[in-house]
Amino acid sequence: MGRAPCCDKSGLKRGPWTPEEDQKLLDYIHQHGYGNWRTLPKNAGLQRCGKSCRLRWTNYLRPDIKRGRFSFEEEETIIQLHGILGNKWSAIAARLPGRTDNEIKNYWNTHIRKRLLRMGIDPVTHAPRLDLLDFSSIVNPCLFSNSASAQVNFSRLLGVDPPINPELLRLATSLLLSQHQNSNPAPQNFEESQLTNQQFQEIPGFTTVASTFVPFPNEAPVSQPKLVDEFPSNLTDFSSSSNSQISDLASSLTEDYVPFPTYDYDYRSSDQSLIDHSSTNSTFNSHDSYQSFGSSSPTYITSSTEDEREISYCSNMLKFDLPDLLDVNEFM
DNA sequence: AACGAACCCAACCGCCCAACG
DNA sequence: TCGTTGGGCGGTTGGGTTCGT
Repeated sequence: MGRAPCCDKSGLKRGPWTPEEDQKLLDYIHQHGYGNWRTLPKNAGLQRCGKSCRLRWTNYLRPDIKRGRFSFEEEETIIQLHGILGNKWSAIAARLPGRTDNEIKNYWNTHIRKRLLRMGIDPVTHAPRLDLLDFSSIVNPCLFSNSASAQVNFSRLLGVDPPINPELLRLATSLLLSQHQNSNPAPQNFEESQLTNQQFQEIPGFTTVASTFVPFPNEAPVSQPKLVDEFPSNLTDFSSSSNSQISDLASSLTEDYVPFPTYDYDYRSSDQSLIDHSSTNSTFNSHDSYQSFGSSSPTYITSSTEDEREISYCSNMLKFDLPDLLDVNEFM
């Protein structure tokens, strides 16, 4: 059917907004609130179309917009959520308070995407791709300054860095499929299902994945590993998801929990040694870094360089042990 | 200092969909 | 049921800025 332009472009201003226009829009919204964007510019005395006003408000003028560089935690969250949701920028933005979909989209395209490509990771599938790999990032003296980093680069090469444990998703998928195929009543709860905590623990890497789900920054930090039985019921009670798709499961994963790595760098230390928060009960948590955004001179807890962030990404891979049977030398 | 290339990001474009009459 | 509208979304553009030579 097509759709007519949101407004008659003739006589309407386009391009960058002036401070005066911003002030008009702010004043109007403060007095009347937003909504009915089509009539808003006329009532506010703006020579703009409603859509332009809405975008200006949602992407720039909104008071809860967080400006400034993305923190490392935010960046990791974006990467992990992108692995689940794809280019659903608004869904990703919903999990990053103060960030807009446009901002995240831009940041992805200008920073993260390039970095993943440089690291040999397909930014679309999040799978390692040798044809994308910039080998200089592997033979980086900085990376090789610590053997663990070198190892994790190879482990990434070998494809053992799924943003979300594929075994978990595969397991959930098979569970759902089996429920469709099986006419027997579904178990009433997770404990009654065939999947036990023990079975989850037996999935390579899952124990770590489970232990790294932490509440969102504005929630109380969790220092103890999160156990399977602490998962939302819609995650663990597969009986209630008889008609759901695996995408629903993925959505559930991002609904209440955002996976953060168990390991990260102590940015305050000179040697960037790894900290195992699960064992040291460290007080560091993402909440700390988010709090800093409110200050007038934010002190982001973040890696200062692209390389440092790459190293940090690699460090997160330590949660996946390189199988002994995979001989790296074969790939040399 | 000058110039072009590369980068960044606000803003725009056009499609989609739910709500409504 | 269908057409219209408002609003949301992802993709793209273009101008300003930074970087490299």
